Amino acid sequence: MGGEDALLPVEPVFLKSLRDHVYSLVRDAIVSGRLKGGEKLNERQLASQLGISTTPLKEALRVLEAEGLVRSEPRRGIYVTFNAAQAEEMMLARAAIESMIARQAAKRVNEDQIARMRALLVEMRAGLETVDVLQLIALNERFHNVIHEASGCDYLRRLQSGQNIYNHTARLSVLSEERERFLAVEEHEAIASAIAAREPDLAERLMRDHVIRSGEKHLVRVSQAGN
Amino acid sequence: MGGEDALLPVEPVFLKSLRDHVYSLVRDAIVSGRLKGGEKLNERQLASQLGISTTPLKEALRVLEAEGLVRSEPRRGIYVTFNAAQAEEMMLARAAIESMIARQAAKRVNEDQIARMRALLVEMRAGLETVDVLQLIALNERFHNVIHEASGCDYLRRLQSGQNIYNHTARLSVLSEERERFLAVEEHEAIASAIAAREPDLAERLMRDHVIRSGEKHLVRVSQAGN
DNA sequence: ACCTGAAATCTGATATATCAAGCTGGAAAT
DNA sequence: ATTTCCAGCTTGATATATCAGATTTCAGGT
Repeated sequence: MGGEDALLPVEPVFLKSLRDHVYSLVRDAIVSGRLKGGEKLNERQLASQLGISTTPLKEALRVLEAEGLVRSEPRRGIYVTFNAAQAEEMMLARAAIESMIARQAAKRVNEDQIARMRALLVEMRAGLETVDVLQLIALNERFHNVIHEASGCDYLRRLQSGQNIYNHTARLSVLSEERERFLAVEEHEAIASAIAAREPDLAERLMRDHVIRSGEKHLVRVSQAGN
Repeated sequence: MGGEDALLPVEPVFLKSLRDHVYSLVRDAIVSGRLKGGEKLNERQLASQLGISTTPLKEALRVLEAEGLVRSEPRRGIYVTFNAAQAEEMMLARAAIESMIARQAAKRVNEDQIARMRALLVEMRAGLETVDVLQLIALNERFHNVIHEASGCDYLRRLQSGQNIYNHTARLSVLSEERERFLAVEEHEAIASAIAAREPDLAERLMRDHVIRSGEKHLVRVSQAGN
């Protein structure tokens, strides 16, 4: 590739384009705190460290700027703009969007989707006892996916996914608490009931409260970890 | 600049970077309907039409992709993904985020900000009678800005601004209706009262309903215009 | 006519070169 | 010693060249 040695954690696997690879890499470095807020990024240096040219890096940085994780001052430089306050706001954004999705889902859900939500809730209840956290995470995701599908809101879904800042490890850490697992299932059951009853206002409120409550849990976790 | 003639509507003014200029240009072309949904974009052709190289264009397209206005299929091409359904979802996104901002504002607003909201409302009432639509638009923006400031949510504010698809002309068109002007002021007064009373739930609901109602108005306008 | 596949071509992805704005350090003036 | 200012350097912005995947075209076979 370039003239320099690639310093990537792993050799740049060509699973996807370089720019997407780099985007994920830098984004994760920012939200996980390895790149601190306020830090300046040098395009050439970073590119050569990654063993790539500046072109795909610039594109990745543009996307991160659009997401509000870095800020570019023309002819000056690129600075990481991410801190605890923004992490909290991203959680609030997720709550706002996810609850709007739940609202739409309550208007448009069909019987098949209701059945699938209920089936997933039964599995979650079972998962509570076997304490299979990995399975619970997967079930949670599938549950939210059914709601997303019911809402028919592709754009909101996409916008929502951009507000995620917690990786698998963080999720695992939070759901390792007995009480959190229990609460999550309870809240999911209430949300499913509201959607099944076609009550948009209730579904929206329950979803918002759920995302904010569990989000706060994540926030204190990572601030405690301090990485 | 490039070897070709610049085909930009106006010669590329260097008010800001080319990529920002091009970004605005292409974004406006998409949301205004000059670039139809599904249409394929050829990077080189578009770049030469604009009289620029592909580098800043690629960056602009990356941002548009992050916003969900175009979709890039690796090694295949870039396609415009925007239609009436997405326009409606962007309006819903704006409602979701703006109402979350109003919620936060109701928690954090101070007396000075309340006073400024009320002063603006008085001006709006006056503007109703003089039918100065331009001034009303400006006042509306300032009113929302006070709420944004009261919320203290910079990230949400930024995210919100990304959901705007209506230009000045569209706003002017909607507020040219007598009834719409009246409704808007009424709703703004209710929202201000809820925030001043520190009632987050009420403020959120009123703001959501306001954005959705006036948003639907915009949507039918542009679909009627069909440009 | 229809299928097959390899060459030609198109085009996005990546790399490299060039341009110009902003920073820095030190020399010169006060 | 302090300030000013210009030269050189740094670095983001832009342009251009190269690479490689995907599509198209068309010759050759059935």
